[in-house]
Amino acid sequence: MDENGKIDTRTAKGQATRDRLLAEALRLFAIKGFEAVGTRELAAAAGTNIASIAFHFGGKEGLYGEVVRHVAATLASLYQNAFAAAQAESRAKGEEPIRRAHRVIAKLIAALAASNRSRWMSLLLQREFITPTACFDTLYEEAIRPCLEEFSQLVEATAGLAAESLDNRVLAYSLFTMASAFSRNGNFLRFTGKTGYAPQDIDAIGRAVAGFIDKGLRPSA
Amino acid sequence: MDENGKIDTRTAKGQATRDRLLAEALRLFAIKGFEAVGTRELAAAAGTNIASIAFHFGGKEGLYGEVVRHVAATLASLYQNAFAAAQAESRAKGEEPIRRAHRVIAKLIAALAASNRSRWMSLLLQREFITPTACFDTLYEEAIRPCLEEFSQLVEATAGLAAESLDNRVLAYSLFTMASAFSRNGNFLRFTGKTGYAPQDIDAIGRAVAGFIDKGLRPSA
DNA sequence: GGAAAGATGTCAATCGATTGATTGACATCA
DNA sequence: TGATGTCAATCAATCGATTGACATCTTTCC
Repeated sequence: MDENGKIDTRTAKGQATRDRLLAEALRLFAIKGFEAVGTRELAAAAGTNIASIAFHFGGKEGLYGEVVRHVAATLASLYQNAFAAAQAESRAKGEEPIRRAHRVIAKLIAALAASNRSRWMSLLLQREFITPTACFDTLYEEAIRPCLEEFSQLVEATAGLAAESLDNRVLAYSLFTMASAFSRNGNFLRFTGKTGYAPQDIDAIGRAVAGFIDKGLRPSA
Repeated sequence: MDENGKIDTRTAKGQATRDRLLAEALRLFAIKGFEAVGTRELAAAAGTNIASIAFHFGGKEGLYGEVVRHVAATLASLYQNAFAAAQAESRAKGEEPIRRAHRVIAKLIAALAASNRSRWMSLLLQREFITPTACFDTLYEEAIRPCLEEFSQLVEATAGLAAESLDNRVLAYSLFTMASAFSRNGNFLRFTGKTGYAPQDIDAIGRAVAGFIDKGLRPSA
């Protein structure tokens, strides 16, 4: 689509190559990290030539930047949807706020483990947490911070801790961490001895974590 | 020290170079990752020549292997000490098992945030979680699994969930995740707006998380 | 006691391989 | 005919590894 909003059919093939590059770059960058992925590997995975990377994205860094922008936007809406849906369901059923936390955590865990794409996005995010690149600010301000602030509000509403307090932030950050932990590949599976997640496993994990925090967030008597 | 237990004073200088390489390699590999660190950078940081890496460790991979072995051994004893100390203190005071979980978490968070070295080790471990190398098995079997199993026992003793059950493993894994989350640099600090951890912050984080899981692990009425 | 021989460790220089980026020819379609 | 993409070929730069000279220290031997 050009600057006038018209679709240029000439670019259909180019757009397809661009999309394949983005999809494969997300997968490879998430699994191996920015430095460990070569341009030749990216091009081969996308079924094109290395020159395409420079043509469509200006180079390897430009491609990574586009991937991060896509991840930030997708995760931001994924988080937002989870909180909004939980709020709507909880309000419709007249539940107390603590049930909303229950719902949010279960939704996030399920959403992040649902598809390979979302798992890769979560993995890329974890990677940026550990090795921030120039793109980290985008990811943090656009996706992570809003999610943390939502958790912070949730902790305030349930545990009665002021949103700006350290105690509140510790719990909010812990919830975010727990929601992300199970989407990472391999490690929890190895601990359980399983070889993969079945749909009922995802449900069970969501319920277990939700039950855990449901009790953990209740204000002390 | 040779095979007879005698200290060879000739190797004192060589040993010092070896130690500096190991220390700097831990720091750099933890911060930037295996692929992103060059042999020239490693040698310069340790104040020696790149040939030293091949001489002492057989190459970059050999050096990384030694670093991982050191991290595995150190973290294993760090974990073990935390559980043992918590058990001893808890038994001496005649506390219920759930207080032991309280103590373990607080000790682990404090220990992992105590020094740069322990933070780097924790960071390297997180990195291996995301991008397992050939050394991951060492790290997992020697340090991570024993710690997870301890948590599993703790969850069984407190929440009454069988150690092999999925619910138990989910909670045990969550506890491990939470204990590690705050030792990672930068991200939680950014969320709180702080610029660094003060000793009282570490205490406060440990107490907050411990209080959270203290309630979360109690069996439902 | 002291020089030769051997082991240990460091160094600058260099190796082939691989990296990301670039080029100019060529294909496709408006 | 010009714009959009793709391709094989090639670029300089950097990678990890290696080499052989050299310094240092220990052991051996007379």
